[in-house]
Amino acid sequence: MRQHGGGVGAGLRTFDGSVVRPIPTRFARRIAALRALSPEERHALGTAFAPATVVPPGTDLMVEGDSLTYGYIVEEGWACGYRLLNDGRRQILNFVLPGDCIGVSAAVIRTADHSACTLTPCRVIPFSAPRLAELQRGCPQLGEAFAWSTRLELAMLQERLVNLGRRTARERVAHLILELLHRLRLVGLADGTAFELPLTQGALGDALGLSIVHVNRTLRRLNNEGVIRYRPGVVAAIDLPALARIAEFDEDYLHQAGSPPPTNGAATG
Amino acid sequence: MRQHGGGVGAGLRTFDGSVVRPIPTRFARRIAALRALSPEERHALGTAFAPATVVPPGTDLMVEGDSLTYGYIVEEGWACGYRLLNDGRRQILNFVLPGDCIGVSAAVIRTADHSACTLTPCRVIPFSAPRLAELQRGCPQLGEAFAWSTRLELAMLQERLVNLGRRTARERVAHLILELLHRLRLVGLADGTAFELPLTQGALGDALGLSIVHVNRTLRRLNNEGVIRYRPGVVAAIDLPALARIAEFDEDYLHQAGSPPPTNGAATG
DNA sequence: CGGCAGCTTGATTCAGATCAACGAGAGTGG
DNA sequence: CCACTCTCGTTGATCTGAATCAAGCTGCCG
Repeated sequence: MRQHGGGVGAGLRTFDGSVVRPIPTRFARRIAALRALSPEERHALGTAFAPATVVPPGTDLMVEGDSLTYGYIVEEGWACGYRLLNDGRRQILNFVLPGDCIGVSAAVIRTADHSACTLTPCRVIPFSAPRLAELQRGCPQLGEAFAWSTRLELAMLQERLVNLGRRTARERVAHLILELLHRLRLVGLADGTAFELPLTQGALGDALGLSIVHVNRTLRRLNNEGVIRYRPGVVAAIDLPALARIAEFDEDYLHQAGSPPPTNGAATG
Repeated sequence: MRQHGGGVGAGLRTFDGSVVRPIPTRFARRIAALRALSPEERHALGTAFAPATVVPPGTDLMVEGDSLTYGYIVEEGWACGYRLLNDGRRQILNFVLPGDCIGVSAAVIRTADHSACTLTPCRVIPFSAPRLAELQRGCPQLGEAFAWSTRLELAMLQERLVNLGRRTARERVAHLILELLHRLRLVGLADGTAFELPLTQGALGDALGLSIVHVNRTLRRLNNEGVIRYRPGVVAAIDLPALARIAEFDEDYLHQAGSPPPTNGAATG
């Protein structure tokens, strides 16, 4: 881990494979929502995790090119995946919200194809990538759950590609706000239409392919139009239908494109 | 299937599950390169395919929102995945080259989250999505191969996101040319630095998030600079190092980020 | 032959970048 | 306690990469 800003480096403990830990809650809920796991499977899954740690903002959890031996579940806080160009231009690829993972791909590929860093203080749970890969091999349910979640990631990336390729700044901003609102709702971090947005305008710009200045003006404009209420740190989607219209937002892609695939059971607590 | 341009609609035959067909060659080679399959697995895989068909350019093989019951392997010709906005703006998400698939996600999700259409006449091999999903369940090797190829797709999408978000027109065009060159090489459709590019400038624009006019001018500029030689239908990467420098192109992401994951064997013919 | 799709080029416009400056708050050190 | 610095947000002025508008060209197909 490497830190960008100031802050104390919180050294992560390594795994102790012999210890079985309970499956992290948010993450468990997500997996369970996809596939019912047997008690043995849950137990096996538990062996892949290390104890949770808190890391300060601006910490790189994964660096492009590094070999991938472990990943993280983010239980609390925001992080993001990004790529850097030689001259410093940055593209944020995805925002990692509580319950999301960093480095799941480690189960499949050997080297990180992008970096990831925390944007706020984060409580993360490191997991062993080889262990997880092994588990997937032994437990088809788990493998399917991961295939599913990878597919979801793909759907989000596609949506973002459309955003950057063919939408105006105003549309992009509206779309991002709706994406975040819906994703936060799914994990119970937004109830109404307002939510905490712990992102600098610089980060927003790097996600949306816009300059800081233009992000600022676009937010202001949406503010003035009365469709959102933005203050640094907080947004509210005042006029949800208007926002959805502007962004042509269809939340289906976040709900995993229809019903879950055929399986044997429902979610477990 | 729905066609955009003129042309004769080639009705696809439906599957006859009882017939075992040989695994399509390009596709087989790709899968084999990832995982060694046993004879039984190859046999099982063969039952998922329908006979090859040729479809004219401009044919929709998949439409956003449609339920996904089958997908296609493209054995010959170019196709693309795309999304359309209400006002007609189009974003091409990916180019589908010989050996690539359309609708693999059908094994995981129920409804297409994007459309796909042929750009040239294509020889395609329809496959049954449920059948393939079933096979994956029974054959972990196959499941892993697909997980792997999904990951590859994800890596390409990420690269494109960086392209659209943070690169200039010139850089984008250079990058696309290199991506296509390398991908075509991998399937033996480009040897030196030149290759057939059966894409209209409109299609290029829709992939790169640029207008037709600007694509034209950018190609011309790269031409004049002597880094490429472009004629409608054909490109040559004259100055490969210069192109790579312009695009900050790193071919690793296409070679599947390092060595293949641990497995039991090498490729089979 | 006409019509169409794609390519090309010039002229003009505009969305968004860049440059520049300032203010507010947070942390740091004396 | 204050001065200093840093990051972030905000706003104005200016510039520019790329879009749009417009027109003519080519080759192909019916």
